[in-house]
Amino acid sequence: MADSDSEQMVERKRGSGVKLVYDLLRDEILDLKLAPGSAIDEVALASRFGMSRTPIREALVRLAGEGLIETLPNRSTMVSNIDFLGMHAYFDALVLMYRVTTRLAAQHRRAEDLENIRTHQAEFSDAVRSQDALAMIATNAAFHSAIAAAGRNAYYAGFFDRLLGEGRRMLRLYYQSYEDRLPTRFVDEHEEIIAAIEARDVAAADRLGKAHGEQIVEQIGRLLTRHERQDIEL
Amino acid sequence: MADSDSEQMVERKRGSGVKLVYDLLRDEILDLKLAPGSAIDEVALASRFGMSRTPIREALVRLAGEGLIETLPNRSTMVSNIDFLGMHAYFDALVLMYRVTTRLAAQHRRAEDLENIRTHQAEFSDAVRSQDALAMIATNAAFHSAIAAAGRNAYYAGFFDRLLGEGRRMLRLYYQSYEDRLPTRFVDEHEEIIAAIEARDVAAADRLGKAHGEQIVEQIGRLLTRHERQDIEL
DNA sequence: TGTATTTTTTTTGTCGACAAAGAATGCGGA
DNA sequence: TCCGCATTCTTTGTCGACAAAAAAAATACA
Repeated sequence: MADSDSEQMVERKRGSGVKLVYDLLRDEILDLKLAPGSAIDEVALASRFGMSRTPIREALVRLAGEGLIETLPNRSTMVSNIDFLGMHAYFDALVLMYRVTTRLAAQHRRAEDLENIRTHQAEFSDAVRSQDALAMIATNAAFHSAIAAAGRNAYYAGFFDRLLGEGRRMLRLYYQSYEDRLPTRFVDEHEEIIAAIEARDVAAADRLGKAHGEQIVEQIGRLLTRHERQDIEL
Repeated sequence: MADSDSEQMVERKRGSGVKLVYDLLRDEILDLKLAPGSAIDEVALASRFGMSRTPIREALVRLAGEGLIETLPNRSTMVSNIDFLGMHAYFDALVLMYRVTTRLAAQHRRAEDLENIRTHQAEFSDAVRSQDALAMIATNAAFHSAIAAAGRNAYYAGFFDRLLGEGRRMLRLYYQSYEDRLPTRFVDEHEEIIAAIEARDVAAADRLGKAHGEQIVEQIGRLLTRHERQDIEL
């Protein structure tokens, strides 16, 4: 297995390299395939992707802009650590965004939005049924992202996406330690949310979004306190 | 004035170039010195700053990450247009963030935060007195950013900073057409907000933050509708 | 004159190379 | 053996150059 870790050296289209590296690295970071705190080697990546350091660097700058990696001047760049101390702030923002986006979706949704949302819900449901933790996390994020899109506020949607992305790492941590079992309760809650959005019931959407968010926070919070009593590194 | 537009060619420290270009370009964009929609020439910037295209490019990638410039693949990069159609969404998010950050500041502020906030308020007051529109906009943003920092939620603070940055361009547009006169009312409202934060009066902070935001929105909204009747390009 | 096609020009994306800044290593003296 | 200093090594930041893409200009043709 001399070069099992190197990507295929196909001819890429000019300009596609950065996106390729960016997408893959982002996924690997969010799925915890790259451990928080681990170093990132530019030249290794360059040879792995069969390109020069320049496009690699560009992708890294983008990731740094999103806070997924950290760059020490003149010295190593590494995968950002998960900020356990700031977790409370994170969940605070996440719950608020759950509320706001669900509420706005109930106000502004169009027919095609519902279709889109239902598609994602079906994928989420499948992931739950097949006990695929990574898929659950990703499809859940996509489901809520679709709701945010239906709310027609690009600022909220962008912020929410960022939060959901950051959350993927924490959720991964969570499901790892719970043998990847997840309450089907989330599926039901999603259905209720969809119903409220379809009925354009803003108050119900607001309430359900809030409850849904707090429910998740509570679950993770339980894990968190246990971890904190043990050996979480920050 | 052969090279009046080129920067001094002093020896920079290794690694400082990107930040230099990034900061300056960002300011020029937000202060509307670079018109929305205008093209950005990498080689021109390179010669202007006396460096190669590589660090320029890195700065541009960062700006693109913040949405301040847009990059067409293989073709020109330009200063982002102000999204007048999405203005409603923008103000919606802005008001919410005014509320949330002020509210959190009332909850979590420490003694040193108040000092910091008061310093910014003094600078804002000075700017209003001397009718310096650019300074007003910048110091106002800094004031609210300081409040957000006192709220101890990095997610809200980051999002809010981004909104305030984007808003600088709209405000600049606004004050340009109003001969740079600004109601001293804002100064008073700021004082009320500070008092509420100092008293840890969460309810009052929430209410004042909301009112402050809506007040600004209303003022700009008046301008906007007038513009829309005229010749705003989007 | 107007339109389609080729040629030139401009600008971007990528590369390999090199020098600066740390980090790691080796050496000498106590 | 342990510490301070010099040297080597590794990794980053920057550069100049070149090729691909698209736009602009020029040409051919009706």
